[in-house]
Amino acid sequence: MDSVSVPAGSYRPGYELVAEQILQLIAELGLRPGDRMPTENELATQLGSSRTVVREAVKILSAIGRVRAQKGRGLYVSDDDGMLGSGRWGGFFHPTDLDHVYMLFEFRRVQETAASRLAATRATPAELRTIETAAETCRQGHLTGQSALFDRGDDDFHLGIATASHNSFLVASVREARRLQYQSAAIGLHGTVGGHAQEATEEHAAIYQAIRDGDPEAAARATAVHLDNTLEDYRREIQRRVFG
Amino acid sequence: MDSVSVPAGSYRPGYELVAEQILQLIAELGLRPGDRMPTENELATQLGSSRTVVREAVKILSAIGRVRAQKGRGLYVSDDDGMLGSGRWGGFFHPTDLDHVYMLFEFRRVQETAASRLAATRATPAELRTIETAAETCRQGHLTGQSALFDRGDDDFHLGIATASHNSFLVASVREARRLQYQSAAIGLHGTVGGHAQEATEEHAAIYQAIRDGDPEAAARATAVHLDNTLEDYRREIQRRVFG
DNA sequence: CCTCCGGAATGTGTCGTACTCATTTGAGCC
DNA sequence: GGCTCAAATGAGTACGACACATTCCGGAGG
Repeated sequence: MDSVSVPAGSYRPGYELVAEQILQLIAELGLRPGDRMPTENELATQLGSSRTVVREAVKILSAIGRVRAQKGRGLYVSDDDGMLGSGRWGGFFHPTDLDHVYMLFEFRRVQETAASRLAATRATPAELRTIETAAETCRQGHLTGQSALFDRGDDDFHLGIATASHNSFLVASVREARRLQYQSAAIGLHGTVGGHAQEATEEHAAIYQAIRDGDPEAAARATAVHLDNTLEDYRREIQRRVFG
Repeated sequence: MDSVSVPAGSYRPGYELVAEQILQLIAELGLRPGDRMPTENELATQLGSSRTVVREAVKILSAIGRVRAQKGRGLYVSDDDGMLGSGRWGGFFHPTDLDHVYMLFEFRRVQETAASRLAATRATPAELRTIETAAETCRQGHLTGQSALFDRGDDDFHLGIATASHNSFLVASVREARRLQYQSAAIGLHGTVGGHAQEATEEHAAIYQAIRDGDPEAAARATAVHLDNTLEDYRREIQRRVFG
């Protein structure tokens, strides 16, 4: 009995249980990212709890990027991405806040120029092929006007480079940054909105060639240019929405 | 292409603002992991909000591992011990695996050189003071042989620079990288183990001066040198443990 | 003096209610 | 058809009350 210890933490708050039950419910209902979920009141009655507890559970789920709440509309299932789990910055990023967008792209610039630099000296032939086909997918998406295809290729391209850097931490941060950018996509801001898709495919090609040629600095420069142009595209789009 | 009218999301719920304010408050009060924080009611009155909103903000902060709530006791700044497995990269990082340590330092090098570069052009006088006093704390810890004091100063120094970069994403990734390094500390590997403490204080001074002088490249170079030396220190210590 | 016990004090967890404010819907009008 | 505006829906905020866990403290008993 001296001192203590264990028994202290043997308690589990209800909002945690409810959070798990909500995830379970999403799975049972077969809800997919973007789908609408039951309202707070419905969840409260169905799970035999109060709305207060449900709300706190939802806050947890939204903080880790599984649920999205919109005032006046409802609750929505968000990207699952159970991989490295869960948005550490999810709650604070607002895609229409220009300061936040600048900040995010500044962050991406740091992560991805570093990743490209490393990839140029470390990429294996298989990884080079992955990057190349991703760029090709992107190009096809642009040519055929399928923005979904473009987005998928873009995703594979940037994550492929990160993977080729052979640094898991960089992969995780690149992935996280992209996940945050998807929040923008959720409100209608796509990377392909402007006329940037054409330039983007060219820039992708330039980045790929620099990496394939094993030129770290050229790869970093090309990546920086690409991200700067993408940011400029975003900036125009947001301003158009706010003032246009 | 129409629909999606404008600023569909140009609204910011209060609990997010409060969550940020709480983080800011923690920083201002100089609270360290494990320290007790103000109660929910105190936070509510101090931040001019209601307990409801404060509670939801706390749920977010606890979900991302910054705050821990214990029933009947109070709120605590998280020491992350309950999250070793749930942290984003916690699962696969092994502090004694040299490859992983290299990888982590490579990551830190990317994050912190970028942070120093930005801090050199953005740091406010107050932030410069924070960095300077942290470096001084570090030096005192070295001179008096108090390694705990050194570690605390080191922590404040690097996080202070990240904060001065004015990019929350960089702050988060620097913090995350340090958290992982603490896992090394947990098994007995401290940054101060070798004779590196002496050099470290000098390197800190060099970094600080470069930032204060507003020289981004010098700041980045000094930071890179510092991290490389720290890594070397780690490398020696690990080898000593494995083979010694 | 020390230990043990029990109640008071503190503080998070849960519940209910009543609002506000953003968004959507739909009925009625032009 | 397209427009306006009011009702309905649903998350966000606030307040008050109580349940439950933990800690603090003083008094009874040895």
